[in-house]
Amino acid sequence: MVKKSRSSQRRDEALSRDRIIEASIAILDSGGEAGLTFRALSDRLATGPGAIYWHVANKSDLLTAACDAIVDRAMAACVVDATPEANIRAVALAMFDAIDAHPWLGSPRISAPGQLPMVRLLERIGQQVGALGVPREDQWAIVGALLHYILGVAGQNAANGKLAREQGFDRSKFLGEVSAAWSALDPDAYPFTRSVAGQMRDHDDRVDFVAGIDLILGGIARLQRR
Amino acid sequence: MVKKSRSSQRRDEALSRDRIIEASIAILDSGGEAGLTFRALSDRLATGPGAIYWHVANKSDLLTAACDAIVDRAMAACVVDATPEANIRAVALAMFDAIDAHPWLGSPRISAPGQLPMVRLLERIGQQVGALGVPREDQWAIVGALLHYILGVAGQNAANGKLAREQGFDRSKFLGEVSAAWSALDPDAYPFTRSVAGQMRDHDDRVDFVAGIDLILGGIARLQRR
DNA sequence: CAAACATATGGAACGTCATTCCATGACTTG
DNA sequence: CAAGTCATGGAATGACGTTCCATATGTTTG
Repeated sequence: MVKKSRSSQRRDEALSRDRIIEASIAILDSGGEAGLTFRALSDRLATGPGAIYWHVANKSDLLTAACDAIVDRAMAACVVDATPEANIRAVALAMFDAIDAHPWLGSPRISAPGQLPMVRLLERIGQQVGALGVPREDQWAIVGALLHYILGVAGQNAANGKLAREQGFDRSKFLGEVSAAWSALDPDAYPFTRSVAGQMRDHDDRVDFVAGIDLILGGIARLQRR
Repeated sequence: MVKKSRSSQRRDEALSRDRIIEASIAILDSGGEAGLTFRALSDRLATGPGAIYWHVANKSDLLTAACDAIVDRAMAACVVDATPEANIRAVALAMFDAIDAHPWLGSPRISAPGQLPMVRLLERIGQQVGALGVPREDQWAIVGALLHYILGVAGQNAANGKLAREQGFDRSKFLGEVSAAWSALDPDAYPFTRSVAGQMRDHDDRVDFVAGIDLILGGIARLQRR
């Protein structure tokens, strides 16, 4: 009991960028993007806001770092030793599962170009598209399409999660609400939306996600046959 | 000069939801999402924050309404009287151009499910996919893929615009910076990213966007041939 | 071993934001 | 013209990101 006569300084377990990012991820998972505040972070880490700023430039930096930590793990955990098509599917699904587990990934942060999270994904997909035998000049557009699609799903998931949280609904109740609202639309102006209202309630996000990836892969295969 | 002895009440040009939304769009266009504050809006409309809340529920409502106004105009301006494929391309391009003109559209607001902006787009694309002769049970997944892709591009554009604004760069200087950063990456870890650094600088967003749409359309055509 | 310096820490303070509250005034209805 | 509703806008509130600073610990130097 000789330590800490005053209050602060050289804590039992030192503050570090990694510990701050871990704590941020935990807060983001439980409270969404809105839940992550420097005050909540201070409390959880038993320190003051000032101390956090020693390790992290600002909130934007913190969010990007949290996204990057998740993307990095997802990419590391996903083995790619099959056909290029299967590998692309595996990488995309790894991202989908990461997004599903951490909906806040869909925040604009992950899309920040030139930043680590995006680049990790770009590289991983780019390598597989290269392995597919796509001509060099077509690779950019194809990788871009895959990337945009994946990030679009991420954004959608984030929006869903945010709205559901705001309204205090769980996922199934939320989907039910949307489905009901769609069913009540004007039949003349919104025939299609009404016709898919049921599928909105019952669909499986993950299955639909792979279907989209396969659609793009099919488009690539079609290009190559010419 | 008989009017307005005091200060307020029944302004020359009455406040209205539409006028508020128009002003919001103007502010968003010039200052991005961060620029839209109730203070800025009050100033522009020569009123106080309280008056705005009489017409608008909160900021989220305001952003959704602004997105919806743009999406509505874009959908209305886009004629669809050609083949379904051409129509899908036209709708997608109309959205691309709207996003390009108003990068803040990429904000999570537009993705809010069940809300008007999304539904308008869903309906428009869904009708064309139906006209394409896609079996009813496949329509949902295909429309979802197109939607996710388009919204992914929107999010990317928003992220680009935001980052460029934060750093005070214009678009070309910004792309140059990213391209340079990518060229400086470790050749062993990031071969693909390095190889496309040049294309990153010189590419045409709009051309790449249609290429992605065509890829998905190709995937659909491939499905149907079976 | 003692200064001197860089490294961390955390509480207090600042300015800005979305939002709420309320006193007030102007139209509308009877 | 009185009563009631619709609008208005300024002031107050509380939370947030961020900055500042007094302070304490390690580490290097003489």
